[in-house]
Amino acid sequence: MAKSELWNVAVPTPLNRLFVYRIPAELGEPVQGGRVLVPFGPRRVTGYLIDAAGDGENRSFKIKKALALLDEVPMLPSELLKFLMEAASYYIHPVGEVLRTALPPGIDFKERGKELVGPKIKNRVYTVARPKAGEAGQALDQLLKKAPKRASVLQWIIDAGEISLAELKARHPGAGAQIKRLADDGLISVFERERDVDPFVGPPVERDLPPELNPEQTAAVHAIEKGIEKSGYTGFLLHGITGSGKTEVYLRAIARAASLQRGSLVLVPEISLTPQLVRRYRARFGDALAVLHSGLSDRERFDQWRLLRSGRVRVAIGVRSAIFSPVENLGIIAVDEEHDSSFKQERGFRYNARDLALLRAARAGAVAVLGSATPSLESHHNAEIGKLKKLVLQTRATDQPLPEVSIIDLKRHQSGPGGQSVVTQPLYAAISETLAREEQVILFLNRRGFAPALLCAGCGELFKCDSCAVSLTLHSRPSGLCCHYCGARRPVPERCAKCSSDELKPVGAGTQKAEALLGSLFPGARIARLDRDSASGGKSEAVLEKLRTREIDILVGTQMVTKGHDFPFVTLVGVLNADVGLHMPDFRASERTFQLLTQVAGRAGRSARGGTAMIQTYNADHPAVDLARTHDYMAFAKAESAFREELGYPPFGRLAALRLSSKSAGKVEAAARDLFVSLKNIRHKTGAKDITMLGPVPAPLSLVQGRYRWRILLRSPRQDLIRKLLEPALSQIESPPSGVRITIDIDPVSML
DNA sequence: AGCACGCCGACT
DNA sequence: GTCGGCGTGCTC
Repeated sequence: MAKSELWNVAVPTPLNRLFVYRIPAELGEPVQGGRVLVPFGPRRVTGYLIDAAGDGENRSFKIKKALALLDEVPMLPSELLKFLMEAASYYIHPVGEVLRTALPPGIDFKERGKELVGPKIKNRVYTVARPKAGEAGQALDQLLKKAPKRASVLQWIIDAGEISLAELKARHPGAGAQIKRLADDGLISVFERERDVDPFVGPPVERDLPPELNPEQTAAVHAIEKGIEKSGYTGFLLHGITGSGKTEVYLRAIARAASLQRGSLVLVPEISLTPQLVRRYRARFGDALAVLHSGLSDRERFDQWRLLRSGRVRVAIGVRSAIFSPVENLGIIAVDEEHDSSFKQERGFRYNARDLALLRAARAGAVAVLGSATPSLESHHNAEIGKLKKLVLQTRATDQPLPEVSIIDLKRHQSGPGGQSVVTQPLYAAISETLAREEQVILFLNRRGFAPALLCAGCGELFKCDSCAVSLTLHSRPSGLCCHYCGARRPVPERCAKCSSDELKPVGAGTQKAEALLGSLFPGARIARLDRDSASGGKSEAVLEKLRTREIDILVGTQMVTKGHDFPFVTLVGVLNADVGLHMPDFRASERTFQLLTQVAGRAGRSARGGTAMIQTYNADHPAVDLARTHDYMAFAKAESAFREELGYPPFGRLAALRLSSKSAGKVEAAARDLFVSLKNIRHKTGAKDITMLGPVPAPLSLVQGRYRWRILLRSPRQDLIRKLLEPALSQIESPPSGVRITIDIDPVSML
């Protein structure tokens, strides 16, 4: 019997199952991982061919015919397809949506109204002419006498070896007829060719010579290279303090992989993917590098994707979605700053690219390297139990010492110069001295806007978002009240809606207030601010460049100032309020605070003369603050692990969040009650001791963007148990209680 | 998620 | 009289 005509197709829909279609022979040969246009309910969608479905079974539905096969060469090579299907299962997310997120946007058919619109982006093709080996040369002499014009066209084609028709016609006006004749006579061949991406992105970068490695780097590189050579999975945790030369370790390992004809992926946080970093990779790998960042247009993204898919380029550097790059025969996947939260995708298909890096490396038989100065507690734990091999870089590649960090206790320094409470006297003095030495200052305050809240002094009413139930942040320039959850904006009210008092008081301080205040405290200084509001549209690069070229004396900003490259003249870093993130309703709050404080303090440590950091805090004794002061990561990891265990938050294993959402609070509560009763029953039945229910945290019910949400968090090191617990929820996802939407996230970062 | 079908309020 | 509000149900 002929090959099965029935195929399982993944369709981009929240339904977590495959759909069976008939692929009529006249459509061509279906390939696994290829796209297929199928009728789906009342519309037509692009699906993905998974595998052949068994013939002849009794089915309760009628099988529809596919409309067209869209790929001869599968979009997803088999390793990538298998990895994505496993990722879908790991994150309990519909395969079709996972596959769609893994592919570059703009290549699918879209149905608009009744009309089917082709892909926005296609392979660029052009037509070329090429001389036929023997015939062309022989015919040329005769043609010269007989048909000089045709001969000269042929001469051009022979000289060029291959030339596009467009160019030929430009040189020989009206050459069309001659080309046709030459082709008819069999002297040349005319065919379509895929246009290569111009790989020369930006000015050419001069190749560098690999610098010498220090002994620690050498040991790390050797270990990773051995892992690549033995071909099979090894996971490494590269724990290297800031400035210890982790990037050079990746570069060497990638070069080794390339020498073995194996591909490489480097994932970096959004904010680290700067032109300087790309330049560093280009200096080593030239044009054999694809770059995938969020600033690319769909066209550019597709071009980079295709360079990788075709195998012409085997090394990719990019942000989280680069984990889906179609690189075959992977040798190494490196994740730099692995603790960074930008590796988490929190919309649609929720994933953590760092975790997927481990999964993909394991399945592809590649090496994974997670690098960080402050590894996530998960990775630290994995290193402790031997799942990751630990490589340590304790010495700085350059001889600069780590900055000295001092703590300023806000309990004892309630108000500073001018009576304000943002910059204390000791920090003020340090800034003055630094400016007097003509050096630079970075000030970190992890809170955008002018003031985090606006309060009515008449009745105590707090201005809150209508649809999110959180306090509105006061912004200046442009002024307004702004919800930092849903982004809603409204003008600053003149008076309180409740008591009509016009005495409205901004509470607390954000970066805008700090910036204004610094202007009055240091009138001679050049002050700039860097946060999400000031850095819209890629302006952050320009600001950081100004800092580098010393056109800025004081830079104040949110966590955007904690990253970026070296600023040799920044000798003072001040943390205006270390407690901002400490009391967030998130069990990772302390970990994040430690990471941010360590990072920002490290900003002061790249100068030849060493730098200092000052941390203003009410929580001087908190481990996240105290241990950041001594740069003692290991002590922090130990303290934090113990603390979480004490709280009943087992720090490791999978975290699952069940979200119920509806416009009606009553409906969510009712659905939650049903679900949680059965969850508890299942927990009881499984008798599992290693499952914890963490939530709901902080409140069972929260209002976000006009919808009520209920969240419950489960944690277990065992995937099977989590799955079992979630079973009733899974079955309800496809037929939820009316008006309620149920979703499952695995390991979310935000616990709102 | 989309999209259609279906059943009640304020409109040219 | 209908346009359209969003509740409900379905997708091989």
